[in-house]
Amino acid sequence: MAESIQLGRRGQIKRDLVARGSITDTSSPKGMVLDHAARLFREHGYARTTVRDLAREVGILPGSIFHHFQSKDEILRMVMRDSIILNLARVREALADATETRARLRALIECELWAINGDTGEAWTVLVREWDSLSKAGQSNILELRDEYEALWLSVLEQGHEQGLVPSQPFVLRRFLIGALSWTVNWYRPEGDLSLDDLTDEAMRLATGGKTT
Amino acid sequence: MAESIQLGRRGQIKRDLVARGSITDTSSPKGMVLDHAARLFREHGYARTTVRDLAREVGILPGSIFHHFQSKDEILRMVMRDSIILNLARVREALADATETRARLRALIECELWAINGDTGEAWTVLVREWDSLSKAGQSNILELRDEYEALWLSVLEQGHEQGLVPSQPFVLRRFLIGALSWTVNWYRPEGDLSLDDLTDEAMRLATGGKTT
Amino acid sequence: MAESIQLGRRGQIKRDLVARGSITDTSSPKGMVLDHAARLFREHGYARTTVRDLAREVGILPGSIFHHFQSKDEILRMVMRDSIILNLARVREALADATETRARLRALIECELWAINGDTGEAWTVLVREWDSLSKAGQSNILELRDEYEALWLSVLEQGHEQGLVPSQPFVLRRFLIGALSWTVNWYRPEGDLSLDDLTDEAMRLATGGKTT
Amino acid sequence: MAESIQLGRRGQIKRDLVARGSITDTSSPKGMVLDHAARLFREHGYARTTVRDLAREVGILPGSIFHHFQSKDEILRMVMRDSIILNLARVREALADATETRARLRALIECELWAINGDTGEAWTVLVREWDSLSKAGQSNILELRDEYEALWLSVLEQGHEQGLVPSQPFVLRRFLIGALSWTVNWYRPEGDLSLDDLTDEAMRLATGGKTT
DNA sequence: AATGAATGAGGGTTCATTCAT
DNA sequence: CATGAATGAACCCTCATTCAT
Repeated sequence: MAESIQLGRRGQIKRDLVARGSITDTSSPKGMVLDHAARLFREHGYARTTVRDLAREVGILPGSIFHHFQSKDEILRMVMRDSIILNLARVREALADATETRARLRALIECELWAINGDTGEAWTVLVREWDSLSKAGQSNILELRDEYEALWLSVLEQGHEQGLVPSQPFVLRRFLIGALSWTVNWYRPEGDLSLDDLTDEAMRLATGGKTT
Repeated sequence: MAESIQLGRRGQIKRDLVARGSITDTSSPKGMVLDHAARLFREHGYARTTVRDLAREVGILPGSIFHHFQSKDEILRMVMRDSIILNLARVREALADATETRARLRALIECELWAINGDTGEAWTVLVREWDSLSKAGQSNILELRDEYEALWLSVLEQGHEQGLVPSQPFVLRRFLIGALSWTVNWYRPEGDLSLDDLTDEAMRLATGGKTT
Repeated sequence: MAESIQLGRRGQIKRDLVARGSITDTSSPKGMVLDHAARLFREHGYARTTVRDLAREVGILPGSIFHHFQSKDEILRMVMRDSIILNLARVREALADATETRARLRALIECELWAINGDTGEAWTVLVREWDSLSKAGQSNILELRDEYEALWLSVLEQGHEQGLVPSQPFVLRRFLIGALSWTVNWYRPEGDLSLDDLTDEAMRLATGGKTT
Repeated sequence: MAESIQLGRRGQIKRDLVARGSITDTSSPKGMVLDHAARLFREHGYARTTVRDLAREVGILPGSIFHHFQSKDEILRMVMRDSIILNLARVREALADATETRARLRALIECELWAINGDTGEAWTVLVREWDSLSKAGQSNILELRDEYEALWLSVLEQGHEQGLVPSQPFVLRRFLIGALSWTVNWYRPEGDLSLDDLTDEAMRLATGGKTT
């Protein structure tokens, strides 16, 4: 399909986004901690993941964590921040290649599904599920980036609504989609029958009400 | 509307379900604990809610909690169990009144939205969000009830799919809906512009792809 | 000497001041902790005294300390508060018996020396030395009591200054005396040649410039 | 006044005492560390001052501190040692100019008050307050210098006692004075109404009992 | 049934110190 | 000499749970 964006390219972007000490820079100690933290937070939740667990996983001592981060909360914040920055970059690139509303919507869904179910350094789930675990100070820090990301979604959904592509109210639909897509982490397995591309098709059907044009 | 189910009746059902010591029996100490636990778990999460917090809320001492429950985990399990039993009863009654597939689907959505956003003793959110917090032993205990409930959903969705009412694959759609509906707890406010009935309409549109017949 | 106040009576007062859970109520767990804390803080300083040390001394586990106190800081605050309350009571009783300015001044000195060098539960030294260790919140809490106590001193010193008994300026003299008396904890040993009564005489000579009338 | 010693000269002495790496040699890294350490120890106490704090203040990294000092304890010891050496030198010079007992006593008091309340590199307060923080090994190291300094005091006080200038017992008086003078750091402010010279007068009155001859 | 003191394992975090670079 | 990552022991404190009363 012409409008489809190859999943491979989603992954490739990362290499251009390797900032020193970011979650994708697994050569630096900081990046290592973030990478493991994202996985542990996703698997066991923030509260049940101890700093000791995290240190053991990284292969350092608990105290050494605090050489790189001031607190456990800061780790959560940085996991979230890096996750959203990474996804924003992917979304922007994908939207740059897509002009039709339908293609733009698909790009957004695809990127979000990749961010949720991708194989490495993907911490979107943490961003969604552990929001309440983040301190008030940390939340305001991340909120700007979230707003930026949500604005992209809303503009595409509103365009789609006007064009008759999307039957639901954009505001409500986006919220339904946040829940529907983020929940996939709990049941979707990339190694199963359903490919990520198939899953994106299904989500498109949900958003468009089965419209093919 | 014939297919519509009065929200008032949703609430009324509860009185018939008051089992001694269940979450809806706020006259017994056990029920009080469960009722407050459900609220606290929903608001702050299971891990961040301490037995001390719970006891203070109920108005007893922490030690006394353990006269009624063997462990904090058991409280979570009972909150979940009561929640699902309560909702199962509601769903069964609602389905008994509805014969058309469309009405049956609406009943399911409405009950689940009520379970999530209802005003008292509604612990569905806990059931969904804190599943991983539950011990393995506790999970298997609840799983039978969940399977029973999910079977109801799947049978209605499959019927709808065959009749052309529901475009998506039932299996995937149900999972999308679990996420979409449970996420409403994070943004939907019953006191706002959107009534629970409106919200149900929107969710129906999502499930049926905007089909009116 | 008629004006002299028997040291024995200083000690006796305590029995009347045994408030539940205060530093002098060594039958209650709270009082036990305060009693040992006062000694440890005096001997090793607040910062170098660990909660573990304190618990071991009392004979309970570290965690149990926090069943009675919210924080280490609160322990310090209560040690200071009880110490000042105890000494205030002693001073008031002693002043009630003394009418002459000279006798009143001697009573103040004697009480403070006893508070500093007494045998049990005397935490005056902690109050003086660890003031900076106390949190800002804790300080304001104690300050009222300190002001009350210092007002007593100042009124007696001013009276003495007007009567020609005390050559120094009351304001400065009181500060010199705070330092001079509190420092005795570092060198004075009651079991040595100098009795507490003798020490009081010497301090009186310091304050009055050796005047005998 | 002939017996008076100009405060200006107190400060001037320092320049002659700048030994390489001593507390007064602020050009060397070692001296810088000692200078900042003295201030921090005085302001926040030894235990609450971290090596990190100290390094940040000096403008180097924590690890670099240990190129100049073997341990935090050694820093404390050197601060104390330099402080006492500096004051010993001042006292010796001042005593060389004073022959009368009264003038000699005033010189001792003035030097000690300057050491306590002076503006830079004055660590006398640390010497007095943090004695217990010093390791046993460190204490014995400093003790010789202290003894030397105390011997000067005692000889002057004994002379004064024999001559009727000082009413109190020299041994006890010196201890009262240590406390009274060192405590000034907690209340005396050079920028206030009371000059250091006035304060010295008041302390003289305390020591001599208000005798003018 | 309820109390409240105690438990003990474990929580996040600090900090003096070391050492390869 | 300086760096900065790492150490590891110890810190204060939390919390689910127990149990004599």
